[in-house]
Amino acid sequence: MKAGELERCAAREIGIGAADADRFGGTADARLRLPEIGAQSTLADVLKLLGHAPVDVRLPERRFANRRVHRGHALVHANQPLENLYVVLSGSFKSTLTEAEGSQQIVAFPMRGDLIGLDAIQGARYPATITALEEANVAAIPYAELTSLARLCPYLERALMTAVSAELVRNYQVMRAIGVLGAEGRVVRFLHELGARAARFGFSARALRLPMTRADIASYLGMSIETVSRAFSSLAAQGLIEVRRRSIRVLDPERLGRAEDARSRTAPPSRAVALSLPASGARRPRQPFDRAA
Amino acid sequence: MKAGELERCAAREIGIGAADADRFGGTADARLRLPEIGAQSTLADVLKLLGHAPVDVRLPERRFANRRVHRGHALVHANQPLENLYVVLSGSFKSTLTEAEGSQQIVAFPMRGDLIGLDAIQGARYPATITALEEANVAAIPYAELTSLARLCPYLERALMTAVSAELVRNYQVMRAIGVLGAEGRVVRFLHELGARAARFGFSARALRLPMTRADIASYLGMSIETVSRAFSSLAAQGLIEVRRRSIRVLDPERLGRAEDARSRTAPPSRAVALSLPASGARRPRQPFDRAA
DNA sequence: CGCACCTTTGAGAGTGGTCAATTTGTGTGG
DNA sequence: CCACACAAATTGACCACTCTCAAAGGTGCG
Repeated sequence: MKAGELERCAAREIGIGAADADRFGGTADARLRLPEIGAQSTLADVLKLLGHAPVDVRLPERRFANRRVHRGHALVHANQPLENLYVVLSGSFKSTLTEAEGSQQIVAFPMRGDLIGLDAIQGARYPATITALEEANVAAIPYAELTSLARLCPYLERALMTAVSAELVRNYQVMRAIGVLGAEGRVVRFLHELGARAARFGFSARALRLPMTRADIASYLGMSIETVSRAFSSLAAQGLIEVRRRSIRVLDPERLGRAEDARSRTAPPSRAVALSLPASGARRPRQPFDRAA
Repeated sequence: MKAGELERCAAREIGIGAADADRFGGTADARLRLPEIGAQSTLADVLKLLGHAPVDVRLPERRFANRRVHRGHALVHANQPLENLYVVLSGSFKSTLTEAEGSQQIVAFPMRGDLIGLDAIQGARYPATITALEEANVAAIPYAELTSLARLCPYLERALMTAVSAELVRNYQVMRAIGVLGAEGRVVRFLHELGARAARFGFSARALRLPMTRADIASYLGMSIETVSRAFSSLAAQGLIEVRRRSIRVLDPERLGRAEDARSRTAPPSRAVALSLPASGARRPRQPFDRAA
């Protein structure tokens, strides 16, 4: 592949339907085809985006205002009072946590189908600044109406809880990544996460477009820009991926997945031994076996 | 203070009201005094624990079964289907995430007033194993009845959302800690977290009892046991804390707080410069200033 | 077309991990 | 009741991964 080709291709991939079918997976089935982005979104649109099957039942005809956010602009600022929850219709964001002393950390990359603002419910203020990484569109759900909406439409309530729950689990994964994995492992896991999210909307998990800079990735994964770059280079040298700036092509998903836990901080001597043991805490005779009931 | 005294004192601190007033803060006011632990908990008990003011309005007379969990026993196992959410009445737990390859990571320490099982809603299975670190009691809220309960009592719904939101924010803090802070900073932040949680129920944030082992802390903070121990020793040598096995006494909260960001991985040359700048992303002429509206 | 920013790559230094030994406290059994 | 055994915790020495510093391509936008 010639230099720049993959790059240009990915850059084209801002629109939804214009993707090269070969590269970005087959076109999504009807369930995944999302509505046009206009001035408003219906309740059905929102539910569809959140991943809850657009049941055929009659939904209340509530409409939500859409809002466009330009690259580099903030959707919400940290410490700003909670007004709306937002559902990402298109584009992607970064969620930056800024500590009093100035240290910053990116804690999430909200993308299409993600809910923004759940972390603001406690405290009634957005804890993080949410900035658009590219042109993006969101639907605004007024928080004040949330409870009445949930009462009106049980699906919405369920969708909300599921979204938070999913976010919790995703954060666990990140914590694990940063906690126990080495540099390459973290990057691999990051790619895996991106792939999974792309696949959710019918895109290929093997041709990834990174809307964020290396600095953003570094912050998210708790490492330095240089180390992120080196990890990419190393994985590419192993023939696992192909890196073209903001576009990653996964060449060998199989081996890539195994590469994730390969290097835990400093290479573990032989994982086999550890695996043969009852995995910590279960082999103490003093404490009876765990039993749930 | 003689050796062992602080230790014994803390060990005594399993019961709720028996705390030495001088050491563990004044007795809590009525709002924080929690009900006895019997066979069942009322809705009011649960709401109180979750931190929502026990409004005087008449609450539905729903009662929840309590369950006792012995030290080392699991409340729920990973991958087990979601049945109940649990509110911790007393004691503390560790939430362990186990990956397919055997690597483990502790992602949370549910304690009194915390909600367990929110992460299981998505997927309908508990993603982590929850083990009691000491004798503990929980109230079980059947998940199947959750929506009907929420409809019955709006306060519960609000409490649930707040609880998840708080957990999200707490996880952000942990991610930041593991991501940008050095070993000592992580431990300091951990102590700060424990202190804040103790203070929530009227206990002193300066005399901390650690229900978890060093290994648990290490896993939670993404470091090795030895480094945790070294961090404690170092902080003690600086006169910031006093360490007596599972009991920590904070001697200088002021300086301790400042010690948190002191060492970011490798000491930052001079944070002042970074602070004077508009904090990343705002100083590129190409992109207009962020404005929320 | 040139200035920024992003990205990559190299060299040296430091934090923190691994291995290992010692101390201390807890629980069990003599 | 005391001794033994085991787990938890502490401390030291060595080394590797990753951070910092530094500089050179590469892109895209003004």
